[in-house]
Amino acid sequence: MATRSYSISELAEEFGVTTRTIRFYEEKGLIHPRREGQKRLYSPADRVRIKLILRGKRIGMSLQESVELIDMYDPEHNNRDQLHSLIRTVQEKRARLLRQQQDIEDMLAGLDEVQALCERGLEGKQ
Amino acid sequence: MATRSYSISELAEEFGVTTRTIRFYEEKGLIHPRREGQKRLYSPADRVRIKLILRGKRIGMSLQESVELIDMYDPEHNNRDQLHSLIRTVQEKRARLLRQQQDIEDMLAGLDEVQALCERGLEGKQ
DNA sequence: CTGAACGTTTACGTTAACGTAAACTTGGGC
DNA sequence: GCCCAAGTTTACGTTAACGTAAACGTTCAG
Repeated sequence: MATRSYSISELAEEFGVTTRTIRFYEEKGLIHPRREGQKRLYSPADRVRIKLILRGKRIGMSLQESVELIDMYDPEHNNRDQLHSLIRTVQEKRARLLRQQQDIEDMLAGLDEVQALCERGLEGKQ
Repeated sequence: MATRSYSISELAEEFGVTTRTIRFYEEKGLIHPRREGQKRLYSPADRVRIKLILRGKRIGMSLQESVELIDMYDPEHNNRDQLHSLIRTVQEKRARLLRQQQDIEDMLAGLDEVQALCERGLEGKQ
């Protein structure tokens, strides 16, 4: 199974970003595509990394934050202290996500309210 | 019931931001506190507005976006066209929030996974 | 009356996350 | 052989959201 690879414009189109954006991420050390000649070639792993970075962006994370979270997956954590510290980091991230979840629920409730008001307004005017 | 009012530093402390931030929001037209002499006095309504702006920030909204959402509540929408357009806006906002909700759930699942791996790692080392 | 705490305006500085433009190379189609 | 599409590097520009500093006013306790 020949592991597929992607060109930069291919990924840019898939994710709805510009090639500049993808090169910028590399410039910042977030991804490391290999080269064929001087052209960049992206592995499926690279692709997933970009996808996760963009997911982070959607909920307001900085690029650094996203990468920090992504890198929690790979086992660079050997000893006990590192594992404990990683667990603490997990707790913190989780706490923030839970708060965001609450914020979103509140906003959705607000939107329901607004929509109800709109529909009442329309009824009255017909 | 004498409607309470707040000083700028009072609100800054409550929300964990600087006074500069609050003045900046005014500069951008997001809030309009009244004055007593030349000092700013914030009403409970002003306070809520700030609170909602900061809530928006937490989930990655821009200041303009937050204000747009907040202003959907006040009934500046008179005629049928405006009400319809407002409903469409509500749908869009909702769609985005639902997507963010999904993103957060995925991340939380990821964190669970990482934590499980950590705990396994610790067991093995004890 | 004096100084510390709190407020004000004005203005320039900073960081993240790209946008934009110029100038160049490279592989394939006719 | 030539052109075009897609890629490259280099470098300066831009926007949002404040930070930071200077210079000044006001009030109140000692």
